[in-house]
Amino acid sequence: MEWIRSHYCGDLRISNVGSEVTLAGWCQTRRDHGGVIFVDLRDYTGLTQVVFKLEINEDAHQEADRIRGEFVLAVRGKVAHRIEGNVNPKLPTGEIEVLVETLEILNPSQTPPYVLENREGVDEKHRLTHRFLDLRHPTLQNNLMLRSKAMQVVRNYFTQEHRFFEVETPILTKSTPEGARDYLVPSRVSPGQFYALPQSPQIFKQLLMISGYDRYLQIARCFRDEDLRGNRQPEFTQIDLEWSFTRPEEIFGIIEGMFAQLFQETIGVEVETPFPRMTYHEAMERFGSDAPDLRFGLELTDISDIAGECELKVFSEVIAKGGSVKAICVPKGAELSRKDLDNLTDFARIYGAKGMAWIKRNPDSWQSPIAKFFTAEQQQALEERVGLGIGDLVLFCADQPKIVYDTLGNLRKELARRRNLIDDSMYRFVWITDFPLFEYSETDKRWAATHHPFTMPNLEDLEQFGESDPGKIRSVAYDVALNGVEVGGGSIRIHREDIQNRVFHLLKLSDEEIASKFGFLMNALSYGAPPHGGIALGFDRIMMFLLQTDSIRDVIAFPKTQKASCLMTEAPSDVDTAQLDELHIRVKASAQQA
RNA sequence: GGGGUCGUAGUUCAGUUGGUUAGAACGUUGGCCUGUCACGCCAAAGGCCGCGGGUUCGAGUCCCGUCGACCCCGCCA
Repeated sequence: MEWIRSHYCGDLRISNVGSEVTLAGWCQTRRDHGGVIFVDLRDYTGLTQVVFKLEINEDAHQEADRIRGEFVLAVRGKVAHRIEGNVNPKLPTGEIEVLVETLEILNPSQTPPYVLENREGVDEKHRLTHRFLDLRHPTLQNNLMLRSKAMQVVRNYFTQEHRFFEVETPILTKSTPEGARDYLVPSRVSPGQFYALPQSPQIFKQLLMISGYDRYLQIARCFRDEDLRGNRQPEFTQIDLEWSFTRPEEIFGIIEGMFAQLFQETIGVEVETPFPRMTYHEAMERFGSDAPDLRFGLELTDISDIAGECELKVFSEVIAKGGSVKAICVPKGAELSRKDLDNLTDFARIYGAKGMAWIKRNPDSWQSPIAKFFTAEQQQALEERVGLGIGDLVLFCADQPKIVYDTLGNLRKELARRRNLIDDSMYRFVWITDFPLFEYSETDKRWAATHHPFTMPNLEDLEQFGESDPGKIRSVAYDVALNGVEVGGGSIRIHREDIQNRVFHLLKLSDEEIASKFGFLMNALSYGAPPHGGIALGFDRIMMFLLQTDSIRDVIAFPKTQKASCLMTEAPSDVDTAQLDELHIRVKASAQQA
């Protein structure tokens, strides 16, 4: 049979009735009525019902008896109007069908391990093992096609409208200290030495600025060997950007334009620009998070001064130790049961809170285990501070600031979810600015870069606090958050060798380490580096928003499991001893599998 | 590294206080059926109860360990 395809399975309409067509695709279902057999033929564009009738072609009808689910078929026949009463209004092609004159079974198929249409109800490990089958499902096909479209919009926006160059940077590169754990690749020709896969193309894009490329774009694959989450994969994609001679305001404007265009052209959503701006300090104080969700209220209120004077020891002692006490007022929250409150307390404990005090404001009094520790004046002050009205509830967290922010920041989101305060149709972007340059790492007992070590410090802060109080130095770094999720982050970079040196020293890098790890960068900075800065946007997370899914695995063609393995290819896997020998590697006995 | 949910037919699940031959639905296979589109009717096949150990006269069920999937904490500049 000559089977050059004339149409896709989603193409045919009433206007095609009478024409001779050739379709190819997969058998979605077969309905055998003896003298007539119906097959729903599927490709990525849709379904067409094709009909095998004894009186039209006996051979085709007989051959159709062999067809099973997922067989690959080519059919030729005439498009016919379905008779009155047989129209299927659920299908775009439901008014027509193809009366098959010729059938060729191009390839049979094993019985699928599960009914492909039922993917939602099937354990994800089965779908990941047979990812090539799961990818046949319209949901995933739609997701990946929108991803393709989004990539095209992004590329077009930056290269055509804003004079960016797309440059590819190495995948085999150098391990650097700071940041996430690296994926390592052993070198065959340099025994005992390793490449690292890039956590981001950070240094390369800075070098491109130094080389005069002015504006750089890459839709870049990045690799981080850290534990996975619902929105984190070991390899992921960033929209990576860098500008020469720029300031944050210019970057913000161009990025806002990208989001507006992207949301418009993919899902038809109008994004309001410019995005609001908020300092890191304000975000933490008001929302307990550096990626606040602005779709609802429930803001945090500091009551440390009142708590410090009250008789409740868990409050006053925390204050005495330099901690803080903050509260969330939940309008109409007094309706929550004791069980609800216990439940929220358990939730708070996840983030390190030792407990959770609460007050219900009844019409005439406080209902609260802690009421008696507050004087009438303190009660009055507290009500005014948090805006406590009749029927409302206040929840408290008292601890070191980090735990208070973390607990109440997450509690705030949880309360909003439980009380249905979130409008799913809203897209609230926000820029967070003035991040601290350093964070103290309790595990490593030293200061570490909040963003990365090439971030430009606020120079006044650097002079004022410098070595004496590094935690107080702000940086020219910014994140962009959407509905409570960080979707991107960047900074103005250090373009002067002396400042870069000083920051490295604050990070307790020795001169030797600086020379061996970053010698090439320091050298490049000394050859006329322009002021520059940039940002990287999490493309997978943006796709999750466009597709309204909570799983990053829904926006990546071949994702890995939480243990970073691929159930389909069974990577990672053992390799031959010969391969290891070439790489000068011996696996420790303790790592050998039984 | 830690907390949680789960693991029984190909799939999704049920399985009583530990007790004879482990069930259902969907799917699959065979037969019938000329207008279905969740086709229908008849019949059948299909089980290492994740794996290993223990308790017990007896374990899908109880205990210990282990493996795997998912969610979360830590981690992720």
